[in-house]
Amino acid sequence: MDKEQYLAVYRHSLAHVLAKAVIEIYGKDVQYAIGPQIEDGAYYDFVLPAGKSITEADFTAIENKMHEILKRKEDWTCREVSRAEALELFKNQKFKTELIEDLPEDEKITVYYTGDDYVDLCRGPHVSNSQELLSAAFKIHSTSMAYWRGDEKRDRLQRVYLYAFPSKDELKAHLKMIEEAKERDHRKIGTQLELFMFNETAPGMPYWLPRGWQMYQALMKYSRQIQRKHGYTEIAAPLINNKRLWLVSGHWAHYLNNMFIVPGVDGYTKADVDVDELVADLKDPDAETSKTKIEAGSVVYNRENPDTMAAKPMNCPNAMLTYKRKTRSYKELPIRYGEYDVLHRKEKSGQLNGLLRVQEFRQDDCHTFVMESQIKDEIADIISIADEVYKTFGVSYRAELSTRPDDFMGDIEVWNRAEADLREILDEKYGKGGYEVNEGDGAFYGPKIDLQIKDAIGREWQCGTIQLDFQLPHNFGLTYTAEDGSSQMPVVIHRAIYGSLERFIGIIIENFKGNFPFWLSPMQVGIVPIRPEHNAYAKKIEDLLVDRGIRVEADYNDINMKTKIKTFHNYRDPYILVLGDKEAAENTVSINIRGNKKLNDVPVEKFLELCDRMNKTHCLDIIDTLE
RNA sequence: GCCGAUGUGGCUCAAUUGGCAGAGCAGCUGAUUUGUAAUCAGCAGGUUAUCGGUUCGAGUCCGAUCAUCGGCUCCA
Repeated sequence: MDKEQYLAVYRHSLAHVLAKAVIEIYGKDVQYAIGPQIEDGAYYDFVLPAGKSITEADFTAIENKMHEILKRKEDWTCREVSRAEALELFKNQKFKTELIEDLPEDEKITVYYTGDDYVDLCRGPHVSNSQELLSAAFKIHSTSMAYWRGDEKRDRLQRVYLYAFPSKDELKAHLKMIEEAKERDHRKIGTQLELFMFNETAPGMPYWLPRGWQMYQALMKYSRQIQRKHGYTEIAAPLINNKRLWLVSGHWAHYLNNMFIVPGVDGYTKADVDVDELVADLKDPDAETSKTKIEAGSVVYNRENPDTMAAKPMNCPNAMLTYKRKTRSYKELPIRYGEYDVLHRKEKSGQLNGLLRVQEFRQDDCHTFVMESQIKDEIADIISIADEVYKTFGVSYRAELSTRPDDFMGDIEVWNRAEADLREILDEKYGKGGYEVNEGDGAFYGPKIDLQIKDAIGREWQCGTIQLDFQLPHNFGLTYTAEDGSSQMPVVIHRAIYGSLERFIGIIIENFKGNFPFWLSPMQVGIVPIRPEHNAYAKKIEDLLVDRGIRVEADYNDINMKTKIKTFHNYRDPYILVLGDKEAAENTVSINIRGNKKLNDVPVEKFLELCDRMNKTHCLDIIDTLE
């Protein structure tokens, strides 16, 4: 048995012990669902007796019970049973019963006994005696709610998570790793480096502070540079549109719950009125009613009013209008519109997570209008952009193709050809099998390729996405005149490389642990004059840097130079220049390079060249060579 | 939305069983004039997220709301 199998077996076995412990504590009425092993341990899903739930305060009791169970050194026995026997055995367990009923006719059914009072439906394998688990180290660390079979319409279960490792040392190492991960949490670093903040009047909508906004703009600048080279032009469009647009695009029907609505004015109340009367007038069955008095003359809003507007959750509809403004020729295609407008998507509460899940964000979004015959080349070009961009951040990525779902829209022949094109490109690029295929997982409007990037500590994030769209051109009646004079419908390609700027920045903050490459650093150079009499020389250097577009800050206060160095150091500025008599006399700078290296007496010109070069090459490090 | 938890100066955290809300850093003032990661002294800063309740008395107990965190689900 290799290490991985060994881990799987004993983690899975510990999940059984967890279930047994929970049943012993909370009684036989506990419904136990499933308990698989996971990356760092295991979990088990339960429905506890009415009114009971497991909280943090109960963790120790459950752990102790598990230890107690292990010390009984019970035998684990596997038994093959008939379907009827299995159903009898689990007749009071609704989830187990459902699992048994769903098993194929010819499937062998096995159950595992731990001692003679706990039995679980299970394929195994397991340990043969609890004794084998005695040296295992485990710790219950959290609970969560989970839906039975991941379906939000079905039973709600309480999931109990366990870290589990073969030895105390490995568990300890894992806990330490988790502590360290907290150190690179983008929310913590974001506060320390003063990159962004939130306010509870705008949940999930980041405020970009001066330092963070510098970095944000550096990312946009880089993105614009690349897109310019690949033939994109940039547009900007309204952030809110009348709901007529969203009716045409389909968002009003399919995306309304995620949209921020600006309801139209439906009139003014003529007399004092109670809210519930008013609601009855507006025929809105979902509205909450109360006896709040509305005074005569108050404005009445109603989202059914034709003047209703909605903040855009996506850029596409406006891009469609931009295309449609005049007749188009096949000679113009592909047309590539990039846009970085602010998007709003309303999320259900409990879904927000720092910068990684927000309600207001920008995408490096592009919509490309192509003829069907151009799809392949265009996608290949987009992938080459992704390659270039991700390489710049030192992250690797993985592609996933999602194909036609059952409820697809449009011509099946077009789908087939498009999917064949995508597979061909992916085969060429990553080799056959070098990417994942999620059959039937595409959007109803077209197949898509998602790009998952992998960060410094191995976590994967979906950032880039390339989606074909046969639906929106249809909804908006887009056409172009083909070579033969006929009117044809273009295909739209939606694509983003960063995905959302906000999420991407969250990821790179954690990836770089706040120590950004030079070109990306919020502030790139900090200047420390040793004494006030050096301020003039420092100012001269600062101006030179500003002229070159280097992001520079200087501290001219009459305070200890050590304090100034410390401040810039804490901001992780890549270069801190210390300037005194010597530098001023020789027209040089002394550089503290982040990471405690020092370069003294560098001629100013050389230093400026270094900064320019680092910016231009988007070098991952903060220094290359300085001859 | 759901399960569990959290919310105390700008930041990081204290505050015994309910009994005068404190400290460090940051900030301000003054002294010090310094060549590479914390000079010294003083001052100021809080309706303990919000609203309501229990109590002689609430940061602490109860309820509601909001926000945040760990997850589930969904997503970029």
